[in-house]
Amino acid sequence: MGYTISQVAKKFDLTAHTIRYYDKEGLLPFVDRSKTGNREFTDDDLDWIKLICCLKNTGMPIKQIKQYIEWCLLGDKTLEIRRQMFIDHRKEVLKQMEDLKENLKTIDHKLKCYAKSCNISPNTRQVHSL
Amino acid sequence: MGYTISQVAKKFDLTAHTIRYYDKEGLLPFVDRSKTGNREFTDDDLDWIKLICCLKNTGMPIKQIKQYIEWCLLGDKTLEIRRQMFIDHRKEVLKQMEDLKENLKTIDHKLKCYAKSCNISPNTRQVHSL
DNA sequence: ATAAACCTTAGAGTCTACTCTAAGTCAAGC
DNA sequence: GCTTGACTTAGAGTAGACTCTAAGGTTTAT
Repeated sequence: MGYTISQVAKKFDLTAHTIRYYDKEGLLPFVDRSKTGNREFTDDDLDWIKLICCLKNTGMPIKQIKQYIEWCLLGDKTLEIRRQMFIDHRKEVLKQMEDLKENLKTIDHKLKCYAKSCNISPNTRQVHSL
Repeated sequence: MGYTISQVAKKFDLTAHTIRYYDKEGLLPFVDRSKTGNREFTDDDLDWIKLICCLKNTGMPIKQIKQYIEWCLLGDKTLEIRRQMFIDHRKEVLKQMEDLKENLKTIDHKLKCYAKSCNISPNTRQVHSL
């Protein structure tokens, strides 16, 4: 059977427009069509889209994801370079997590300040700088 | 004394262009000028810019950061709403961290697959799907 | 058989966040 | 006094990722 574009869209919280855009950009060369020309997604296709969303949501540009898909199409001779891509990308994800942690500290510090400012009686409130 | 725009740019890994853009967008209403019209940044200004970068780097749009700066300019009567903004934004940062963790799992799984594919002898390599 | 609800395409438009250009001012060093 | 290298502005241009429109095809329900 398979899934229609809007079923897939719903599943991944995308729009059908976005999926067609990804297809146009070369991210979905594996998706087959029905006799009438409609895209028909298989469960395997969903796995591919899940991976594409993972890469996209961790900041990889569409062009680089496309590059990866192209490497996949070239078969085993690109295994090593694909693996290296994931090693590199993993590093970037770890960096993002570190950065988020640092920024969370700043936000928590700010929240402490606001907790103070908001709890003391109005007439003794400090004037916030800026 | 204070800092020039390019000194600040270097400090925050931005360009002078970007800082002027932020100023134009209303993010830096507090920055003073020298007699000749050049921006002169104080240490307090750097703290503000650090916070702005924190918000920006955790995905807050420029417009919302501008809104926050405007609330700051309005003084104590906006303390509660500003605090609420940080509470809401903190939640979003935690969500981002959760999402990153999930995506890291997917990447690590993929890396395991590639470790296998890349280590077995060439003539027995599985053909990767797609 | 006709309307509703899907799907298709090419291509134009939008939004965000820069990024750059052109033309000009000012201060310091040779 | 003139060049170099800061800085200034307004405004145009760009990149990335959608987002939408127009025109049309197919399937299903009444």
